[in-house]
Amino acid sequence: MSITRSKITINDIARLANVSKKTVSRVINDSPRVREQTRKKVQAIIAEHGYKPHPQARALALRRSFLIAMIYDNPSPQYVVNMQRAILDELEDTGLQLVIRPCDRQDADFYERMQAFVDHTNVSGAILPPSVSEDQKLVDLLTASGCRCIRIASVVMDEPQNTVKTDDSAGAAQAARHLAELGHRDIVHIRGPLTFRSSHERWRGFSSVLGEFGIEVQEGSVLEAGYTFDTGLACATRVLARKNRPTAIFAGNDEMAIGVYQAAHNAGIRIPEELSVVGFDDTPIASRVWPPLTTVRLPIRDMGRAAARLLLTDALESRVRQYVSFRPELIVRNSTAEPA
Amino acid sequence: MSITRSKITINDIARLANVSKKTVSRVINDSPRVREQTRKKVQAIIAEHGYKPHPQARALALRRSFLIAMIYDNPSPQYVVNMQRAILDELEDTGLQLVIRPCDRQDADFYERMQAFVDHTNVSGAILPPSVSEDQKLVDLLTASGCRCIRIASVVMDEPQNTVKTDDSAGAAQAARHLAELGHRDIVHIRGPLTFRSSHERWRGFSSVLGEFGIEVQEGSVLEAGYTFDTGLACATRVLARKNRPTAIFAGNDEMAIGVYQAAHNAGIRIPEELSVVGFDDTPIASRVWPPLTTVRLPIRDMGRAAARLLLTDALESRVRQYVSFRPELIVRNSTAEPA
DNA sequence: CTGAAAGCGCTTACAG
DNA sequence: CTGAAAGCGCTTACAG
Repeated sequence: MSITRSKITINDIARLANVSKKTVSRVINDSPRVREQTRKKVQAIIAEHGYKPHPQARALALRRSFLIAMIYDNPSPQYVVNMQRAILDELEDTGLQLVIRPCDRQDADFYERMQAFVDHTNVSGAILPPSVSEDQKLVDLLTASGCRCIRIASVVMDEPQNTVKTDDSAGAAQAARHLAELGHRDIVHIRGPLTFRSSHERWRGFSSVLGEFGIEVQEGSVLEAGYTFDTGLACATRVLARKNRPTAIFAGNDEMAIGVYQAAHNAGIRIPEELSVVGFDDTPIASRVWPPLTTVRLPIRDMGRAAARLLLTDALESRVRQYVSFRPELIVRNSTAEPA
Repeated sequence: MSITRSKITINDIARLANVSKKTVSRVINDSPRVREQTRKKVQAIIAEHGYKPHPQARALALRRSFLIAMIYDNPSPQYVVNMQRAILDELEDTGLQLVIRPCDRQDADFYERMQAFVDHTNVSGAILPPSVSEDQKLVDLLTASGCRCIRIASVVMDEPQNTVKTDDSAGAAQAARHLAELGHRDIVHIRGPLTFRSSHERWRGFSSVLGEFGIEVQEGSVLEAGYTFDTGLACATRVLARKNRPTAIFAGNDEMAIGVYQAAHNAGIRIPEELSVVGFDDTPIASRVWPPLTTVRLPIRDMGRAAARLLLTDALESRVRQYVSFRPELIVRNSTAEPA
């Protein structure tokens, strides 16, 4: 049982239609310079034989791969899947395909791997969520290989046509205001890794509002974790074991917030009666745990779609003068209450 | 600022090395028919100029795209991400890239879209988890386009070299035995959609063990849901409102089990004291909710790696005579206990 | 509006 | 061990 895949080519169509292959090419590419009658005839033959242009041959001749990449090191699966879906939604019917490339910036040969990736794929564009979006050397490397980069980030590091901005600081500020207005004064923040800009932005917005309320941040009230469940759990376990434990914890993302839940359960501390918890991201788990988690919503799907849309608009022709920006929104659920 | 990407080609290397392009090609492809001295010289020039063969040109000449696809309609994000990572781990350093294609079998133009996908990508292989793996028409369509399909499924529908099998029935049987041995007699099963074979397999394994214990399944004790949180929540809400509510619920997957948790919380029913819950999959959320969920573990990553490995071994040369099969394992946590 | 020639960057027979 | 020719399936100038 051998694979006889005698794929039909542009030459076959040309012969059958009694035209040159160039004319077939014009029909395929919707060139206006074809007589209507000729076009009809060619289209009929194409349809009859189910002819499809060979993608790699087109790519070679056009010097475009029709491939775009999503390169990411975001540790949250939900974030990743949502963004993938959003990008693919926007790419639908464009003929562009999505190649994914998870990575780890800690790898010794990180840049070599990324270089090998562009070399092997020839992707013409890439969408980079945090924290890879903040890696200037990576973006330079990709750009030098002819890959247009769209960065999704909480800080501006590029021109408007290559940037989707999120105002993480403002989101964290809302979380702080919410807790402060409930009456909390003893608040701990479990932040993400220092290698993520969002970790700084969130802390910045949070602490500035606490300042407005005259709340001074205690020594040891800001802990660095890894944006993961396990690190959130570990930090919260330590914090909740203190004799003067806080009345509220603001976690840098939902994954860590769920780790806080676990630690609270382990210590027999009730949420929100004895401990208020706020997360960040509004991933699905936020509304699935009990009590449902108060969190800051980042519109991941909208951000992904916006990024893909930027990629679809030619960088040179682009009229984009203003930054596409997304402002997070506080979603109040049942994990926060007045302190006991 | 124009993009001057004067990429160096095989011709440049040939000229610089004073050899024919064919010789360069031989060096690139590790052909033994090159004098050691020549090879060294060519390799030096290649390294010096950072030359990388153009992927689409190679693909065209070799009639291979070096692209493989993961096509899926699995609604669980965690399953999807785990499988993607597993496949990519196995593909590392092979030069193959992963193109992802989520889909929905309910779409009116499902097959047209899938056909367009292969036509546009020319993927040489695809990995299909459930339920797309059970779609014979899809597999036929892909195969006809020269795409080798590896199916991950709970029922055998293809030859060993194209199949990764999971024994869902045995997994569900363990769950049933666990509940029965704890003393439960009034058990409800919330199953997945009828369009998923796993839904049937899990029910089959579960009910057969209940039979062994002489437990007869009540009318209305098997509910069909959609493998999602929301449908699990809806079903459980109805079940828990009955005047003779069950003492245990076996959900067809973790997502639905978490929906059961939510329904129990809403109704003020304590887990496991008043209700035992068992899931299926052991996705991360299973160990993150409270109480940690008793569930059946499917080794998703191992399955993904096995599927990728099958794809890497040539179908014709393959010595695979036996089915690669994974047996699930019951993970007992804290969501199950003796009935009150 | 249409076509013959040359080219995209690589590889596969075929020679030698 | 090495190379000149032809080919993979498409498109871009250039003519007419």
